[in-house]
Amino acid sequence: MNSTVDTSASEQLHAFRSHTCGALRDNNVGETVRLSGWVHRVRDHGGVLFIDLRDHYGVTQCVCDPDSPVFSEIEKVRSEWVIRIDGVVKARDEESRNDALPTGAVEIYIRDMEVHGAANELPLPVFGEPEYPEDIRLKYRFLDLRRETLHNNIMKRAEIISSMRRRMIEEGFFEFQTPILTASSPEGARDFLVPSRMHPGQFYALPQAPQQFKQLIMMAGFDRYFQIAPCFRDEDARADRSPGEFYQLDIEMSFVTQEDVFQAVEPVLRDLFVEFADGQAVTESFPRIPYKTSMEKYGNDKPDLRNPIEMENVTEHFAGSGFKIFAGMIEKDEEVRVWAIPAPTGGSRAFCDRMNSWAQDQGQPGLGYIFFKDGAGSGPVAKNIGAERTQAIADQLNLKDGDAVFFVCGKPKSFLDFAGQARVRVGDELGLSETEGFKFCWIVDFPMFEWNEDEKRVDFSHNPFSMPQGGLEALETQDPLTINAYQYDIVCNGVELSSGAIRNHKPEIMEKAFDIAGYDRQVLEDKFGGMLRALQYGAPPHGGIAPGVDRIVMLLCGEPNIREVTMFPMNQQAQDLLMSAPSDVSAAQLRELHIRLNLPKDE
RNA sequence: GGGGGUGUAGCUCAGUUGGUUAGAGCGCUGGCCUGUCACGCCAGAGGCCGCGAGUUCGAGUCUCGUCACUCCCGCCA
Repeated sequence: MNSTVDTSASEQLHAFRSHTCGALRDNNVGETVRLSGWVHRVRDHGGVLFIDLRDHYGVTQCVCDPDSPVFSEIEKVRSEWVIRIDGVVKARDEESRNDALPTGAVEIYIRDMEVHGAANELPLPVFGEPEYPEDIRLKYRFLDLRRETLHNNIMKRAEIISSMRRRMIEEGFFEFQTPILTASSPEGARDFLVPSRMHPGQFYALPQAPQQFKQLIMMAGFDRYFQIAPCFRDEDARADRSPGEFYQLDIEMSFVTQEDVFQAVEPVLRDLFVEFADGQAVTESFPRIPYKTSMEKYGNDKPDLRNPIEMENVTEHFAGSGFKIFAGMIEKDEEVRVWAIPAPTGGSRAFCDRMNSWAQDQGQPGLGYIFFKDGAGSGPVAKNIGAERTQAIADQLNLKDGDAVFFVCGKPKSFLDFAGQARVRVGDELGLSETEGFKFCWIVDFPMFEWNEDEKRVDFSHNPFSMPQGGLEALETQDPLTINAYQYDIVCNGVELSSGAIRNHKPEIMEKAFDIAGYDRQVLEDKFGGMLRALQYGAPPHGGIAPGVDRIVMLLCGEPNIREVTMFPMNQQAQDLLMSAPSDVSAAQLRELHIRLNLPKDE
């Protein structure tokens, strides 16, 4: 395989490469070089043959003609073989330059070659990256990862994480590791369990997040903690949620108010996005939107602010009006509201009817509307409520000829979801929503408790460790359902990026809060004994947040699916098709753990 | 656990009201080709039409069941 030609220069070269496949330029012309890489593409013209050789750094065109001592060997080379070539760098003439390639000014005349690793026929082509079924991509992930788009996504992910880490350290944060094997926690998601060999019948759990550890780190007298933390939850997947595991930029600080957390985190995220947004606009100063306001204006607690539409309460214009359906509902129940979804530029019957039939497809009775033309409101709703009320609605929402407005009526809780979807649809259909850029906001003042309708009791609405606004006094004197927590989210383009809180650091507040949620002292001690103990020996006021790394990378890569920004993801059934996980284990392994399988019987 | 979508060559897809021998492009194999960079030209291989039952003279096509993948709901403090 090795030829003896041209050895004087070749012998001084590194065993595998003198340059990477992305390195050579005009100024290397005349040099004898050695490259190793994957055969990206072969173009065989019989007499002359081109090989695009690829590595992590780029692609270089290599040429072989019949004068080359290794011509007959090069002819046998196929896609994705790993080979080494030696040759002389030559300038390409004007017509044959390839400006699309950084190395496109030169090419290498192959004088010697060696096969490092041949490849079987590919189950998944790399070149051209045609669409391929996901199970094949996952089974041959090492090939999939060679493809340019995915390779670039993973590199961008690495750069984003590296930038995050640098920014956190520059802000005076310290990176601490927390355990992977820990205790099962009673709240929240299902735990992944790991049997203990030394303690038969007992189990570790993988952390759903380092939540309790990061608080304990603050109680232990450290400050300004962060970690790119792996988190494990045994819950079903979504497109934007991998099954099993994901990463958070986990942050916690001592002696801070909510405002201090915002001041620390906002510039990190904003500047990170500016760095990787390729010139797209990023919110300079994140607006703060109370949870309640967000629900009323946008129908959810993670609004996409690229959509300019804000809903409004227009109940008064329908109460006692001639539009009997709404008027009757309002009269019967004081909780009933009518919300308006303004649709600037949507003022045509065709559009309004389209929205109405979409609503019916969604299982709604319909979607009432008024559209404005010739200085007046049109449509059945306008007819029924009369010109005066129609004008009042137009005035409130600042609507003019050519615009429309849609109405939903009922108890807000029951139509929130639908109203939010309608808002999104109106914005998209009318082209009112921006499609570029990153619009951030803080959602603040989440309720501390919520009513659990199934079990007819008060429950924690978010995080049992959060500090209620008003402290112990609020817990003792207020209706629990009116108490807000120092609990906040960061939302970007409709994606919930992170969730955080000022924590409760007083044991008596913790006891009272759990009491309200119906847990007695014994439960508290059993489940959160370590935390409760730590609170009793001098706990500092503290708080933090945990932005989701995978979702940040998805946004910055413009990918709708988390598997496109994860090196070795599992499929939606939580299987790793490359490594074959989960898998059976041997009887000996089970015996050692004192575990006997009791599998479900089917068929 | 539930709902929607998809399933035809290795891949992407076409396949008429049910009707003869199921097609195309890409990929693969072989041949030709001295300037390509999505190279080109010729030929070839490659099909349990996801699987199973049913209706029918006849099923890729219709019905039922089932499996796989995917998206969503539940779930994710």
